[in-house]
Amino acid sequence: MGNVSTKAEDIVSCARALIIKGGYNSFSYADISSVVGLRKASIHHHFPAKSDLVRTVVRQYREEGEAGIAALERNVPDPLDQLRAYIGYWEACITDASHPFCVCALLASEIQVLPEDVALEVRGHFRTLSEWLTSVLERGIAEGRFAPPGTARENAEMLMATVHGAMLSARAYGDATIFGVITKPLLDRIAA
Amino acid sequence: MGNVSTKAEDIVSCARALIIKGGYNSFSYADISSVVGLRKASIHHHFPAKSDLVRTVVRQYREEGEAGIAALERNVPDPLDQLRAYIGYWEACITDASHPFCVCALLASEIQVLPEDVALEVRGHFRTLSEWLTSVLERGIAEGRFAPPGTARENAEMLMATVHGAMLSARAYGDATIFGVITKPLLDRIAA
DNA sequence: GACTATCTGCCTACTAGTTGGTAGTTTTTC
DNA sequence: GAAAAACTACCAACTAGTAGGCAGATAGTC
Repeated sequence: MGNVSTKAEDIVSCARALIIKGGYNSFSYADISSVVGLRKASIHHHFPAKSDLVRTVVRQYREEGEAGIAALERNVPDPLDQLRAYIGYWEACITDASHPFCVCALLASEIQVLPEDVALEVRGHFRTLSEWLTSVLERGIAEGRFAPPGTARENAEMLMATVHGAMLSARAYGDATIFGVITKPLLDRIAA
Repeated sequence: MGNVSTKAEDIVSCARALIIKGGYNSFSYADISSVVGLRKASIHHHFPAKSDLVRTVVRQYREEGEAGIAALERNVPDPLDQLRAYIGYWEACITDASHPFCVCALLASEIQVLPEDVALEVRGHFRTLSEWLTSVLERGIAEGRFAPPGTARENAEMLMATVHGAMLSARAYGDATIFGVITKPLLDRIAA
């Protein structure tokens, strides 16, 4: 009870780590079984099909992300600081290698071979994130903090894409610092 | 002879299409077998291990890319036009869905679970592309055509990352037009 | 020209191991 | 004692990969 994690939670967090490592088709129930110390069949008891498990991973990931955004909205008044916090969050994750890729960004690259329910959740994440970034930019523009070329939405899409591309470059080069190199100038461009 | 493709070529181009669709672990020799009309064992005759096949796909992809760059260097004198051609190439590929993702960008997302020789080729592609973009930016700056904030290298890495991120967004949304929305303002930022 | 040898490309048939998933049973927990 | 959670023991399908054979083309040599 309380802070001791249940086996179902262990399965989900293990699956999340494995997805981040290599995507949907790179792991099996056997891999999870050997990590969490349960038989394959017991994992099927909690998540009958692989798509159930991955959908749960993505849904939980989205909930955590939306909770993080809500916390930012509560605690960080300045829109520029909100964007700094968003980028800084990922920079920290990549630097300490704790969580070095966005679950949904990885799954999006495989979206054509994903079960449909998983693909829908992944698409939903892109929409949610882009809508939040758009709203931050809109507010920043209204407050005179931002003066980017183009619309809020265009800048939000570009910001999100660049962050995803920077994750990819960090992974391809095997060099976390490239993430900061790429994302550092992003906000200068937007700020008034 | 000449333009009639060999079975080995068929295998490679089929594998390339399957990799673009969903990455290294999303396809099998059986999938290729059913497309090219050869038995699995015959595919193993041409490419003993899966890593041999994928390494060949990536190597060929890199050669084509470098040939394309060489052609640009020969035929397109203006560096801004060269960048326009690079981005326009991908916009066309994504719009007509012929080749809607960079082979190496997709494999890079899976790099942690890739055979090492394949991973090395993928990393090599990122280096080659970023070096070319850097050289284009350097020349544009020297010629007074570009006046970006930051160094040529920083801008090259950001350009590459944003193009990759734009591919990912197009795929996630299932909407090719987003690629253009994201990449259109990129060059305005760089141009003098 | 015939005879051999090698090579290429493909085949059938197989292997050992893995995949996601199921049936039925026992243990644990409230 | 019921329900939840775990287990053993399967399964069929699929995975990458191997062994060995065979037809046809090519090349060397007598």
